[in-house]
Amino acid sequence: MLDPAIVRDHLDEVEKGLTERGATNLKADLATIKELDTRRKAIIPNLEEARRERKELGARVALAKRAGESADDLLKKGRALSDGIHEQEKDLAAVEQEQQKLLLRLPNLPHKSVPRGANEKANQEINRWGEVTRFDFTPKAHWDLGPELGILDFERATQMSGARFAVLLGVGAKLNRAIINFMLAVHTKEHGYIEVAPPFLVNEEALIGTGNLPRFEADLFKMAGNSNLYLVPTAEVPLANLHREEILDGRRLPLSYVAYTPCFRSEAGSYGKDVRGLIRQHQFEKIELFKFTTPDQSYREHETLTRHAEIILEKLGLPYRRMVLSTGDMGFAAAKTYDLEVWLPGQETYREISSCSNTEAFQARRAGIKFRPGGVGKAEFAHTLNGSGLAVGRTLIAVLENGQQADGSVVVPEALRPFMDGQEVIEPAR
RNA sequence: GGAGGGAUGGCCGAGCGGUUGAAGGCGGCGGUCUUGAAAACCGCUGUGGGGGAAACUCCACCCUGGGUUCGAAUCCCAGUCCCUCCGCCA
Repeated sequence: MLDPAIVRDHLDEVEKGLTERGATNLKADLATIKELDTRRKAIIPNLEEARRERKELGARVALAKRAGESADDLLKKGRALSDGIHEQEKDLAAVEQEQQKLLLRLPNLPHKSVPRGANEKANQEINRWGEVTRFDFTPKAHWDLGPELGILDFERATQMSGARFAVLLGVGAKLNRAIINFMLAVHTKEHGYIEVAPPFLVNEEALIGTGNLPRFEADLFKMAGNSNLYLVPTAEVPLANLHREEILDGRRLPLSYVAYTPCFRSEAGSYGKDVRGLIRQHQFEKIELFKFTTPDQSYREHETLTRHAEIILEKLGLPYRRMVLSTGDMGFAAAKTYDLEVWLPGQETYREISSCSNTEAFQARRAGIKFRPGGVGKAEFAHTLNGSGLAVGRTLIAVLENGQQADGSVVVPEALRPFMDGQEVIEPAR
């Protein structure tokens, strides 16, 4: 959520920033937010004065009663005061609620270093790592390779769950687990993250905190019945809410967390995009990195966190490039986002495998996450960062496609072998 | 699922409907004492918002939301969460 004071005092800049990221029909909403702020500011002094009077009057009533005197006209005056107070409280609540409603639907402002542009075409490549994998045979896509190896099955998943689900079998399931364990090991032991095993169901408030609600309900799976629980679309949600409504000790920041969770997305690819294979599923798994930090170090931490995700790709020997997303391609909560794209030989293209964002105080303001600099003094909103480190299914795809050999077997990256009981090659099922 | 009990400041814990933003204790911070520390003693010590250069001052907040009342931490209603017992259960 944006600071209402920024909207009030820098309306034009806010409008410009939000327009650059593709928001439309802003003018009216922004003007309303500002107007509501003015109304709020007009109500508050009157309300507080009335409350002060009532308090004083109450003390006089108490004195009169103690002295055994009649307080009838005091009571009458008090009744009138209270009526006015109730009315003003109602007005104020309505104004604040309306303002909140509008503010919750506005995306974050882009950081000044973010390239301006309408869509993904304006994204810029920052750097590349590794040589694009070349073969002296025609490499297969994982949707052929996996089933041929007998480790990946789409048809059986369709039987029980429908489109956009997959089953991993045998060595495939084991490889999946190895990838998870490898990533968690690197992030906890080498990068200093605290491992978290969070709930996979979260309530509405948690999703408002991260920015998934109220605008993106259609992307989520909601539980049936009268519960207000949703399946997590990413571990970012439970991790961000780990310190909801808390004031953190500034001396202990940054706090770095890593979680492995399944992720559930309802509208994943309703555009007929990536209908084949494991790329876009209703259910997938992800290792998520999350940091709570201070404003002055959040961009440094953004680089660090992105680097931590890159290191996973490098250890696996997977060629990738880092992109900085343009204003038009960023997610709702992000002020700046790096995408890591891994090379997929079967598709002759780089595909997103990680997305690392600084949301600045956007989520912190929604979720009430503050910190006290130096452990004392006035609390201010923290900055939160999130990034995939990495998406498990896409990593599995990348390992299969990049490690494939002419006979259909796949070489297991060295870094994964300790997690695969030493297995070096995945052989086709016979 | 059934039956009870509870929710107060960083923590524990009091609180006849009327100077109670809230006793007391612990913890924390500062000081006295000490070569240093401990102990003892003294003082300070919640959050958010408004006004003020500042001293300071005003308002709100005792789980949440409603209600009663001139006035609610205290009374009423609803909800959430926690605890105990019973049942069920990986």
